[in-house]
Amino acid sequence: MEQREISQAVIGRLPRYYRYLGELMESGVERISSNDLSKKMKVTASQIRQDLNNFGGFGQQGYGYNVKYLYAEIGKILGLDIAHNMIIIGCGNLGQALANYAAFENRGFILKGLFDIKPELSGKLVRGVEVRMMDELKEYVQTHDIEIAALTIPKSEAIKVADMLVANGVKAIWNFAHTDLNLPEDVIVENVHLSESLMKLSYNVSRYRDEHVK
Amino acid sequence: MEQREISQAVIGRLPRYYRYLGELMESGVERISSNDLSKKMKVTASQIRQDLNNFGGFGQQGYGYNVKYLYAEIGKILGLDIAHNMIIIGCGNLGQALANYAAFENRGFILKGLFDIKPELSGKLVRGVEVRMMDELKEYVQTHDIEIAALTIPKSEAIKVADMLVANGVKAIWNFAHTDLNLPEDVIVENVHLSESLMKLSYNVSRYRDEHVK
DNA sequence: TAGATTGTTAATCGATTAACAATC
DNA sequence: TAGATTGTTAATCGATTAACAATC
Repeated sequence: MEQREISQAVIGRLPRYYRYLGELMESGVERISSNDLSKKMKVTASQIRQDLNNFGGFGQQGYGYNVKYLYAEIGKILGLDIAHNMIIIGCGNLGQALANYAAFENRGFILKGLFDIKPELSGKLVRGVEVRMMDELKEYVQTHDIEIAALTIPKSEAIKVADMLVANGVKAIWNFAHTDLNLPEDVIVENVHLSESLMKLSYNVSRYRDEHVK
Repeated sequence: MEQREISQAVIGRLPRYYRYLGELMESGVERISSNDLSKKMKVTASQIRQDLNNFGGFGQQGYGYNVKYLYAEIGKILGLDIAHNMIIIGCGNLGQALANYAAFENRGFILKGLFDIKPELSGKLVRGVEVRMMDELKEYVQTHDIEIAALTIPKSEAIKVADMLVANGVKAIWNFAHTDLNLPEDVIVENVHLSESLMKLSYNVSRYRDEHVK
């Protein structure tokens, strides 16, 4: 549409704004200026205003932003006001950790199914959802309008499972496997590469250590 | 030192280079040009060369890069060749998932301790490491030369635990709690905010859905 | 009305890409 | 030597910050 493309740098900051606004709301704060928020969040006020104005004018000159309103609006921008059917593939510790993440339902993510290969997990309930076996996955996805699949399985499995999911209608993959997925352009992939995160940390402590030894 | 500051954008790409080079090594590839690597990784050859040349010249004109050598060098840059003592605070599913991540030891991260508040977990072994109670944490950190602490505990606890850890010598926090930690400048914090990751995904699927409905 | 603070344009800064001379 | 490909400088692009007129 007319809406120009918004950079992923901006999108990446929205959840953090959302979190801070949620906390302000809980503390009963009614309004906040970009300047006050910038101090709390350690970003520039300019950036906050620029980011928000990608989506519309949510503030008022001389007043600032209404916390409750802005929180709700950012929620809408992020799509948290609509239901997203989700499944988790892989019920190891990581898969179960995601399943147990309570805030999911509040934010429109509806856990519809859990899948694993291990027969001993079959029928087990995690957060009220029964674990199914992988051979049921294809048919399940075809018939249950699943939008998002979280992949918490080894990389050796991840690529072919992702291909199958996408071929059967899944629109987005939350990928925890240590590999890249080469999927069609219109499929959304959000990678969480924990090992890469730890290596970044490792780089930074190691550099720091170097500097202080010398 | 003389070394100018390297941007976090560059650091953030190193682990991915490392991963691809590791895979090439496993497939027995001996050398690769920035151009061939760029095609595999879907980045520009220019970026690869620029990134690497922040740290030195690892290639050879007319030849390219020796895979094994470059892999090792990036490993050193990332600090994967030195031991990092690590503990995990919080032995829920997420903490246990991290503990079980096998590649840790290969890459210099040595899991020294696991901590939780739940008495029923006391003494439990996870990957051969015994779960200790939180009241032992402070003394343990003081006496075991712990460099990195992974925080997989609720945000209500995370802030004060992080402060305590840092006050007792921990240099880096791998933070999985849904909050920012305001720690001294010289402490390295690497955040993994899963809920924010999922919201980014949510934004992208929602936008896509919009575009295709209209 | 005066003061505050937004929305938005312009200036700056940094990161990415392109180009090419150096050299294996 | 000729061809290939790096290392590095220069050009471009995009993102961040600063500034300020508009307006509540």
